[in-house]
Amino acid sequence: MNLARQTDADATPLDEAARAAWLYYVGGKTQDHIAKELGISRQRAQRLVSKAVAEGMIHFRLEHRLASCLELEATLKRKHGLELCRVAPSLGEGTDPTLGIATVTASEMERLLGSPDPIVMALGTGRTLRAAAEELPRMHCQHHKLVSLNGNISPDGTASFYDVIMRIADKVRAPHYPMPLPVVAASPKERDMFHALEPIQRTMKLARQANVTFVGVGQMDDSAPLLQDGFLSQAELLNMQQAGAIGEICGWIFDESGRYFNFGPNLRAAGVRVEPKQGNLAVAAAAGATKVNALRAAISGGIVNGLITDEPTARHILEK
Amino acid sequence: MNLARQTDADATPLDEAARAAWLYYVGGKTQDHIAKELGISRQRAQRLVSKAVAEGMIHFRLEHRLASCLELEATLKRKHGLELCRVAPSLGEGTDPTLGIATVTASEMERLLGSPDPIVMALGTGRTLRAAAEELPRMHCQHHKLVSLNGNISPDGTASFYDVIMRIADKVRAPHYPMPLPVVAASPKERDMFHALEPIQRTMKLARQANVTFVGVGQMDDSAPLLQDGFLSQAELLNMQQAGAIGEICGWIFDESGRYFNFGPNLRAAGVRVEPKQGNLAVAAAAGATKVNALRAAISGGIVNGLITDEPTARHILEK
DNA sequence: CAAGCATTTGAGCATATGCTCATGTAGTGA
DNA sequence: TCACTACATGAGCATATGCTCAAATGCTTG
Repeated sequence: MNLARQTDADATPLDEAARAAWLYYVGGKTQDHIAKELGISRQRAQRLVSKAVAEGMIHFRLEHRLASCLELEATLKRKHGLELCRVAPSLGEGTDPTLGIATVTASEMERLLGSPDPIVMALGTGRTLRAAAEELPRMHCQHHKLVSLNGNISPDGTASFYDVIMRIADKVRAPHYPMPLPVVAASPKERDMFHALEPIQRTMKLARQANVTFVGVGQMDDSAPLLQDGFLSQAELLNMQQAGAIGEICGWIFDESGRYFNFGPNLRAAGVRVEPKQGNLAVAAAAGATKVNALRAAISGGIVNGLITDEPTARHILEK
Repeated sequence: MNLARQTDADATPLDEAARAAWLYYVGGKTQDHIAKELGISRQRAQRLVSKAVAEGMIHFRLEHRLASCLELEATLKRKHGLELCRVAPSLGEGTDPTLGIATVTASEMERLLGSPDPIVMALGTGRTLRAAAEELPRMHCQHHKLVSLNGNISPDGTASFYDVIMRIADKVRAPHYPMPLPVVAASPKERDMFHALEPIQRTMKLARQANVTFVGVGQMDDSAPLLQDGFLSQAELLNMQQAGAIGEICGWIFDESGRYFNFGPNLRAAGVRVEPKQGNLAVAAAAGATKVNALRAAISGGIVNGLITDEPTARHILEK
């Protein structure tokens, strides 16, 4: 009953954590039991299990769609003419909804990447997509292509933490085309200089041909991600708010009808502008009270024809 | 903070279980918390969570390969010339290893079914594969084909519980070709009558062309599955044991060198005989001390060129 | 309508889990 | 070699989980 000898062979501490988590979740054993079996203290067993969870080694997947979520999905699809809609069960009003929609977004990505026909998947940036990347399983998708819609270079030259495409490409082993660009350039002139570069032109062309596009959605209230990440000054934000700015996708700002502005920071937006396209799928993944208006605008303006959100947000979007 | 209103919309009790499990595993909340949020008693919350687990709604997946398992896999591949080898971490000597190898088998099937090129996957029957079917996620595999290697009709005419192909086809939405046959016919003559039927001939032909084959392995000791399921009499079993029978795949009995017998019950075996084939993959999924000899024989005889097992079994197979 | 059966419920309790803190230990630099 | 830092360990305790049992509820059948 004692596996201590075998455990010795485990080189890394992560291995130990993985083994403990395996015994706990797959084997359904108590941590006490595991501790005895591995010849360690109970405390250590518990630390290993929670470490495995914290490191994201263990993934939970719910194989059951809730009736109430299905209903919201159907209503949203019908009322807004969406091609795709997924509603994650609420995690409770007090909890960050990112985790829930990340899980669901990952499962949709997995489904689409499972396609036998080669697809081009375009990806935005942001917290939500980044979290979804963590939830993706390992896959072998050599026949698909991943392409970035925008860069993730901050005004100070550092790369933002919320890089998505590299993480996803790493997980699913697909050829990938990142975009070495700022989200919003310093000036229209700088933007044009970037766009004049041949490799960037090629990547942008590929991104515009994407069959499937996943993007996050930024709100334009005082907590706007564009402000927080330093792409917009306080003054510019105020200006755009007064001009009726509601939301932003890949740095491109739009109003409550989902129409892009043709002035202000949009003249410097460096990434690909997500546009309504026939036959293709453009999915917005976002949740939270602050995002409701931006999501509603993006949907009604046809910037996206797919939506992944959570229950409370879905309800908010539906109630006028 | 109270979602009770929303919960009312949940029609089925399974929905409630799913929601509780979602909050517990994905949301990481305590059952106390969940109970308050859903407006139910803590007991009920705990019952719902364990129900969701029992119903197999929630799946655990470990995204980390243990060094010691990788090592066993490498050694087995090298020493026995295997194309594919996966070793699941042990669940402890006292525990049924089926769950562990089922999880790993499912993930290998998922990987293979994720292929963009159409494949034909042939499937045996048995407890292990049946358990693997439960662990498979939902997929859309219209471009692949699933085909059964043998039937699952008992001598008394009832279908055995361990039907695999229908379950898997249901999960992955692939065209499937079951085999309406007994595992072992009552007589060679009956077997030939079955085989004369045109639709059965077609299915068997397809099964023989399979790119990938997954089978369980039966031992031929006194606990032989063929005996337990009533396909073999006690006397026949004894006969075959004395003739040197070690194991069985799809009802076809072989000796310790992995050579099929050409007498006895094999003259009545109704399913497709798994054979060494160039370029194709035939994977045996089995674990446990009783299966070691059968596995070793099947591998060394080249009946299979792939193996999915657990750590203790892998060690046993390797030690001479 | 009522008795009988089966299933569901929550209270109470035993067990399992996770957190904190005091102590230990290994690695680092003077 | 000796402090010093940083991280690892296990004891003890607070909390969370899961099991048992008796009461309640609903459903079937005479």
